[in-house]
Amino acid sequence: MFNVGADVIGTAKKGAGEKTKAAIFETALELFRRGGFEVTTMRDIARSAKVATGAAYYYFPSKEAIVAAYYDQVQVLHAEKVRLELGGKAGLRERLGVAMHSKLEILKDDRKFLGALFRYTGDPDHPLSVFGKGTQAQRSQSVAIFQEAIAGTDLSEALRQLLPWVLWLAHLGMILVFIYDETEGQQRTHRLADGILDLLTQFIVLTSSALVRPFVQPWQTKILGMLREAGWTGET
Amino acid sequence: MFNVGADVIGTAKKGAGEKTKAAIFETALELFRRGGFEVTTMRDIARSAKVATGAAYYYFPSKEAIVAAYYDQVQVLHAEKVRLELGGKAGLRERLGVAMHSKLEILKDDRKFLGALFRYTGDPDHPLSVFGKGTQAQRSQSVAIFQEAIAGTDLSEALRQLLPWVLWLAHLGMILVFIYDETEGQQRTHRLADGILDLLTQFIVLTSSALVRPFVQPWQTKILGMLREAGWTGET
DNA sequence: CTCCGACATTGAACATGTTCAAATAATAAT
DNA sequence: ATTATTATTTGAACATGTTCAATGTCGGAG
Repeated sequence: MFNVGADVIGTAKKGAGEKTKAAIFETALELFRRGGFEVTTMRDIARSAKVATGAAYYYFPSKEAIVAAYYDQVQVLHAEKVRLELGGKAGLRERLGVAMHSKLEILKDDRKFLGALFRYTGDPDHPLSVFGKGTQAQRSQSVAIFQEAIAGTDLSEALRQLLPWVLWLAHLGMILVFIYDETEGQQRTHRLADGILDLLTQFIVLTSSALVRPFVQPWQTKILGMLREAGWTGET
Repeated sequence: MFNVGADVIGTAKKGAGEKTKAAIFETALELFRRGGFEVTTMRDIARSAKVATGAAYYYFPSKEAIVAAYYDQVQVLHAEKVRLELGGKAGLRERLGVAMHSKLEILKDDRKFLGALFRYTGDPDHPLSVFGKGTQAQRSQSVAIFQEAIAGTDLSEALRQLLPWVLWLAHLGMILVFIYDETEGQQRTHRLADGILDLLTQFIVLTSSALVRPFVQPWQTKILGMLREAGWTGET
């Protein structure tokens, strides 16, 4: 009568779904990489994965959702990579560099379909909007990575709270630039990232120096206040 | 036999097209305002404008193109409004405020479909991509408005060249925030704009002060250099 | 062993953006 | 007046993202 607790392990038709989902996912990514996002059709994906069209929608609510799933995976990879490469590095600037560049390295072969992530940026209510409620979880995850990057460095409480968010935003912009960057290996984007990180860390260091602090502190306060008022500190 | 030069003035079927185009355009905006961009169908638009579906595509290459046309119109309004309101104001901060706030005022009733402008942001090759080649003309126009806003103020050559571009970028971000802002009259966005402009002008003023200049100048140089390298100064 | 129920899969149907060949004028050329 | 040309308009056809009712399939409850 009742399902007697016992969280099911092997549900009906076993985890057949897992394999199908993976097949669809992998196939889609391959096609996206080859032909780009727009050119690749859901029917193409289904056919290539040897399933019916509807199957794709049983596992992914939309075409863009496949890219979103890919990006979830990217976040995991990024977290691992950062944790790995952060060993030893203690300086703020260096740690931020690791966080940024490693992300771009992970994305390097996928510029052709990465743009799909931004498709609903102007649509606050869409579940896949980069800034929307529907993506809050992923956002928190991503922010957490930057949190880890600045962990252990000497920062004011305010900065420790807001910097990860700022970095996340900056890194979003970086990804956009990355998509547009046609230079060999997207060096231009990498250089831009370095430049921005240089400025940012210099600013932060300044606000800690007793000498200039009185002059710069009000700025920091103002910037942080603005971000807070904008409700951008996240989870609310 | 040959079309003997004579650039045609009143072409076939007279300017009937003008009226039709306008009808489609107005109707579309009305529907967009009422129901939003996604919800409104090209068939809805055509039906409401009393033309066949295909007619809409004779005048606009795509649904988004209608919004793009709307935005062209916004630019014109913005240019006028700025020119008008700028009279008398001489201070940089005040002038920038005019440029920003007047833009938001023009857009205030259209947040529901404004997001369509950003739909192809992640798609460098799309003709309507905000950062793409296809929109360079509009971009230049918009940048020119900010150029006018800073005209007459005392700025270094480098700043005079790059500030308009920076302001354009900032104002894009502002529009995004604007779309997401559900506060009464989008006051939050207006406040954010003020905050950012405060910081920006303070920074600029600093770089002109003989006292602090030696400290801040390198920063400015670096920032400008970065923007330049990114190829963001435009027209190239 | 049989049947139930949850998961999985299918493919046709639908909605909507877009294209296009054909039809319809209005003007210009003869 | 007749024809040619060009602009305009039409509506059906197409492509593709998405939905859905129907069907299949497996594991376990009885």
